Amino acid sequence: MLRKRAQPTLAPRKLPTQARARRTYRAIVEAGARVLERQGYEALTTNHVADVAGVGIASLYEYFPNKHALVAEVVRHVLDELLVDLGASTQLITTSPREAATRLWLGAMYAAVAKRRGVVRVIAQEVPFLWQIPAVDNARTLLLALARSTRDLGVKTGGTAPLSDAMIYLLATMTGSAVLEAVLRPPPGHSPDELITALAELVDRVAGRSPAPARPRQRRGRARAGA
Amino acid sequence: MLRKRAQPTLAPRKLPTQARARRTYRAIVEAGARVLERQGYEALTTNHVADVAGVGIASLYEYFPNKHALVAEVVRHVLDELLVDLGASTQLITTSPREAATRLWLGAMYAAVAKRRGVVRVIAQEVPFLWQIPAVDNARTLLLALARSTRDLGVKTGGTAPLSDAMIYLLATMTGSAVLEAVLRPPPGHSPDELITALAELVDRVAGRSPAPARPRQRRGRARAGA
DNA sequence: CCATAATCCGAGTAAAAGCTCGGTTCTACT
DNA sequence: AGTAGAACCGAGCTTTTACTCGGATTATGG
Repeated sequence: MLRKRAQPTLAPRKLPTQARARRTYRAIVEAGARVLERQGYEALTTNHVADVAGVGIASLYEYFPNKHALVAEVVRHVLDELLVDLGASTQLITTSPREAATRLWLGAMYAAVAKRRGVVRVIAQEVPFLWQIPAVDNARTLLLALARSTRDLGVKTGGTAPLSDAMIYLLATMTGSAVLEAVLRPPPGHSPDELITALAELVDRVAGRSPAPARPRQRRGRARAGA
Repeated sequence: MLRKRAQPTLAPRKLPTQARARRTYRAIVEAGARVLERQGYEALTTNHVADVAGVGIASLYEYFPNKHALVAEVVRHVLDELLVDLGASTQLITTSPREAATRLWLGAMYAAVAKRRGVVRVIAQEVPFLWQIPAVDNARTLLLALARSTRDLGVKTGGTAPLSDAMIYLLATMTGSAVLEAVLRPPPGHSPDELITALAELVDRVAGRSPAPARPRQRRGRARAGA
């Protein structure tokens, strides 16, 4: 009782070097993800994960000093794959016409999250110490930086009005949570596609890139200069 | 292990009728909130809560059939108080000038959440079965309905362009999460006040109520007619 | 004031969870 | 082939946790 707030170390105990060991390591992390996805965080016990991975419990503790470290690694792994998907999309998007960029980007985010619905849901909603996992913070920072750079790029090349930093911050975090929301708790009566499209329009409107509200015709209203 | 996904009942076992019993009940719920706030969800054990409440463990089980029901009740209680605060603000806001309404409302949300920072953080981030608690869903529905009614009111009386339902949904959930974010993980370099102001501007921009972007001078731009 | 019901209680139980111990098996390298 | 060390293993220990039992204490209302 009275368990301290400070978590024990979240870093792996040691990294596998031999091929067999690497397979074991992967098996454990993937088993962790599967357990999260299929039974939720409360069912994620170290014994159970080792069982699902098909390795002995002691092998698990060979690599992870404690349960938290294991979970942190699972989260890192999932997030990593997700960001890789997103990275691939940036390529595609930077080479597409300006008016479509927002919509494409948000669509890519949606797709990346939706592809992993199950794990992502449990991770986002049930992992108690999620925000103490470095990988989570890294991902946030990365996405925010991306938003800023997009803004700056837009200002340089397109003549759109520069958004304040606070506004960029809001847009970045809000779109993130909106996409998550759309995937995890899709509102009845709205298709995902409709939501993402509306979200893109919302973003463009804030950025001053769209014409009068509620008028789906004619893209590319003139950008107005700021201060 | 292999714990089932279905949660045991979340409803209280019975409600107290005598005065002494009501005091006990309250003490338990409040102790639950305090433990959540000060030690986090993982430290919330039934024995510990009973201890903090100053009642016997068996008394706790007199009213709550299991731990989950207790947590659900704590969440309901906190949410209730929060919504009461918000309800009080609606009064104040509907009687204030149009241009200030958005800002005032968001400020009220921020204040209500910030006042309970500690518990809210743990509830939002650590309670594993948060979304299975009816009170949580009720609160969501309520806020969404409020957003819709505000929209409709605005359309009738103000001549602002009607926002699509999808857009309203997005605005409601996004502002909610943005406020939460601002309270729980305030970004370095931005004051809460700055963030809320920016958020209000963002909302007004989406609703088509604001002047040119990035021009902090001159309040009170004329509302432009939509389609 | 007495009987009945409501409320309170804490030691104790059974189950489960995290993690270690002591040792066997496999791999790499000379 | 032989050896050092890396990897693997599962029975079992220790601790903790949710929850019950049987009975004591307090309120109600006739």
